[in-house]
Amino acid sequence: MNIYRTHNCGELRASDLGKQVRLSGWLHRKRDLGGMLFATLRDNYGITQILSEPGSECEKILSSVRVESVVTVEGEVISRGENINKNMPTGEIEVKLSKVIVQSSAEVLPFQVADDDNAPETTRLTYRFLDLRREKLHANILLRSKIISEIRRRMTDMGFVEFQTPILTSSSPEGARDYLVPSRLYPGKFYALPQAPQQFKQLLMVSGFDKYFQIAPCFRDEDARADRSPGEFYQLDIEMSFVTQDEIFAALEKLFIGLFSDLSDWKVTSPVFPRITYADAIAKYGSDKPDLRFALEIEDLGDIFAETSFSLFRDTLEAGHSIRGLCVDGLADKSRKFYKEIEDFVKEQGGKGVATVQFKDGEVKGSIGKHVSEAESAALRERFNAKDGSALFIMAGETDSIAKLLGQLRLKLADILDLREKNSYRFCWIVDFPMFEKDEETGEIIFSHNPFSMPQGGLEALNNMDPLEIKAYQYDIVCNGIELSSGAIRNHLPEIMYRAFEIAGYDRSVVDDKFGGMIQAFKYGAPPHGGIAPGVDRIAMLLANEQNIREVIAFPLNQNAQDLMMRAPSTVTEKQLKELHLKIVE
RNA sequence: GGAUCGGUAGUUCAGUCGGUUUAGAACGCCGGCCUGUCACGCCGGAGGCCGCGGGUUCGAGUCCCGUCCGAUCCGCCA
Repeated sequence: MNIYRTHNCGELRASDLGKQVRLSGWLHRKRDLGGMLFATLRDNYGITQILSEPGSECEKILSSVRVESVVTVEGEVISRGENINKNMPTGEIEVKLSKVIVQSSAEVLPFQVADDDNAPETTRLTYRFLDLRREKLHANILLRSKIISEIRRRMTDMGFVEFQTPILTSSSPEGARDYLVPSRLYPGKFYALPQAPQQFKQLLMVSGFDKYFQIAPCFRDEDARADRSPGEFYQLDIEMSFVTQDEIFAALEKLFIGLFSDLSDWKVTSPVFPRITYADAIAKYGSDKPDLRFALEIEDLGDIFAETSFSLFRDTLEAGHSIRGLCVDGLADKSRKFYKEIEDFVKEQGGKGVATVQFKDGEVKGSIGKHVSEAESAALRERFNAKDGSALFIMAGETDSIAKLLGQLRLKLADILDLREKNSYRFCWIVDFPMFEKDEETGEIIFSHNPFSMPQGGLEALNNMDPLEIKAYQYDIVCNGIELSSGAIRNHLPEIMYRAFEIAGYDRSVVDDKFGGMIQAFKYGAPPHGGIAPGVDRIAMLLANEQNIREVIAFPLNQNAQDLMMRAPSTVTEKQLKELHLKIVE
């Protein structure tokens, strides 16, 4: 018999009545009634009530030790009689103690484990081992484990092969800031931690492995966001040979529908996921990661106001900019405060303001109501299918910037008015990303996403089209407004690659130098291939219904990329620095 | 690097227009009472450089400036 336990804390039932059992776990709560002392004992599997008799040695020990101490107890499983607790799986029984051994006593806690006491995140991160004992976070981490094992099973079942790729690799241009590792053997040289195993997975395709996947650690030294962990994160990295974009979509839809249906009872988008072009997404949703749990589409209103007498709008259109708006129904009873809040939000986001038009009691009101002619009003009503009580939020200005602002306003309105469909995962693909874009600061042409994507139209497009007009076989998968991943059909042809890099300002020698391994490989017979790399942490966020990525990572860094528990980053010894040929300046 | 919000007991918060006593409450902690609790209950107690520094004022937790820390957003994230 195991010296610590015969059963875990989640498995005893009425069928075990009369058994002598031994349990080990953390003292979850204590309820000392003076004569009797009830306590609950918790482990990974559940919670069981234990009970000591008045005046017993067990009672003395239990009353003297704090909650969260680890104890081993022995006793008899007895019925709770009239006092069954229906909220507990083990609620029919309790264990009447004959022996208690304290394995490890707990000091006064910095925050409560049994209660969710909204402890500050700094404290929670410093005592992460305590936080991880708490119900929600513990469940999140177990869910994450399930997600990863389900992914492995489903990928393997679909014929994918799992690989490992190097963690110490070389720095490459483009992309995020690298984490660097100084080389001891080569003074002044550095390894870089991979931002993604991009080149390795493509090389595995060139090596003939056909279907690759990896739960891959990725390292990027960039600033954090609520859905972006600083430092390191995990991708479900996927690559396939001899595939079209549609075949990749089909594989991913199968994976996601299976995974999300299995691990959640929320509604999941049925195949085929909607495909929205990048241009449409920006125009209709003001974002390349639209939240499709609510409609509220942006409409272009340039044609309606083409002849307007309102000078602000006329000037905007004459300058070649745009007028666009959103329409929300049922706002007849909203106060001035509501519109003020909207106005303030838009200004906070960097907008100049937002014009409103309200249809109310057959009249046209709102901040620009009096500038709207009858014909314009009728056209607006028709465009938005507006009803009495509808309100329009209209912005005029530089096209890209108002598109983005309206996109943010769209989300804000969904927050305020609670427009999102509940208990639903709405997936979509965003396709036809531009191959290149203009660097706003320098005006130079740069890769807009991934330099390894195949341009639509191939070499001919690169040679003959305006680079900014060229689209790539480049796509994102989005769920509930969260970008899960980018992917692409890759460029496997050296000539097209050299030309694409040339347009982005890199000459042949730079490509040979920085991407030598891969470009070399492409000269020895490379299969057409493509892939994608959904973020595992973000999948876990969605399935755990958490707003912050740190809630699905066992040991996350804080926003400032520190580990408060392990105290990383930290200083190292002079000896270590010397071996690595490093000197600290300042 | 920038913006916004926040920082009062171990924790969560309250603290009005700058002045009402010794800066409060709940949870936790310590002590006492309590034989069927389920977040047990009841009584009592300890616990505070009001983030830090400066300023305004007769008087600052409260107003102003600076600074530090945190969260969120922008930049950044091929």
